[in-house]
Amino acid sequence: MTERPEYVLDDQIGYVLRRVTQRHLAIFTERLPQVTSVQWAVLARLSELGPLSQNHLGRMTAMDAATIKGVVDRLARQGLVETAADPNDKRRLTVSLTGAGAALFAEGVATALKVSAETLVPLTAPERAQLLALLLKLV
Amino acid sequence: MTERPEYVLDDQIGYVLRRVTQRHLAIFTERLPQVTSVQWAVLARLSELGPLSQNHLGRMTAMDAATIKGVVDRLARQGLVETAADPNDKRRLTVSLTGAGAALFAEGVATALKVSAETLVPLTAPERAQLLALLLKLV
DNA sequence: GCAATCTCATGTGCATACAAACGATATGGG
DNA sequence: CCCATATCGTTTGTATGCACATGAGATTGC
Repeated sequence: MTERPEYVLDDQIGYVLRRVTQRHLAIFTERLPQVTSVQWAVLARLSELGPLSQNHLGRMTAMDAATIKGVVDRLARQGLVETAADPNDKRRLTVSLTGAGAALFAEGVATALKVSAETLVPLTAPERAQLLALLLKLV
Repeated sequence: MTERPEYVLDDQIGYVLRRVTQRHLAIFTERLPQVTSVQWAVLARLSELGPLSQNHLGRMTAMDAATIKGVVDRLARQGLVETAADPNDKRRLTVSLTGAGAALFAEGVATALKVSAETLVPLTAPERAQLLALLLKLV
């Protein structure tokens, strides 16, 4: 007498993650329309760590080699990053922030923090901390 | 004396959501390679609600009109759903599960539930419930 | 010192995602 | 009845995101 398993889509973690991400990205796009959230992550990492090889930058921002290439290309087209050959390793392409990229990041930090806050606004402060802690266990 | 705001990318909700989603999708793809997680959501909704117009189906699965069209096209190409003109409203395209689609959903439900469980495996049972509850407040 | 192996960047193909514009069709108000 | 408005499906353009393949270059083991 096996019960047929009930599948409630709205309670599946994957579906919920997708919808929460959609809401977050809508907030991000409205508040920081100059760059995408992925591009912003790249600017943040370069600002934090300085110049990195393209693949390393991808690993530090959770993107595979194909994805980070496109993101860097689009950031370079906007003049926010620049690339240079690595003299020590001819395979490597070093990516660094331009002045414009550094300036955009500096100006945008407060707004980006507001984006995170606005995403979490339905939660109380302890709930926000708890959510972050739980999500970080799932990475 | 304004403190420069500290921006820790790894603690931003958007970045964490993206990484958790990546891990979840990797698990999904490994366990249910026949369809994508988005396609699975469509099968689940059609199984739950029966035939729906394409745009309505999109709204019920959190996809805009352009996105749901592509998903339905690819599911139809695999013979998992079929489309038919609505006699009452010539604008509408009714999407329904085929026998193969219904069968795939029925066979896959247990696996899909395992995907959700495996995604949440680093958490205890109360933590899982709490995470879901918190995320649902953010939709 | 050199061959097997690895890494890096690149390219292609496929699958979401969303904005914007479009033509066809419904519908409601006057 | 007719017009303004809304909805539906479609297309195009841009941006992730991953799998897979490839060629150039680095590294390691023996």
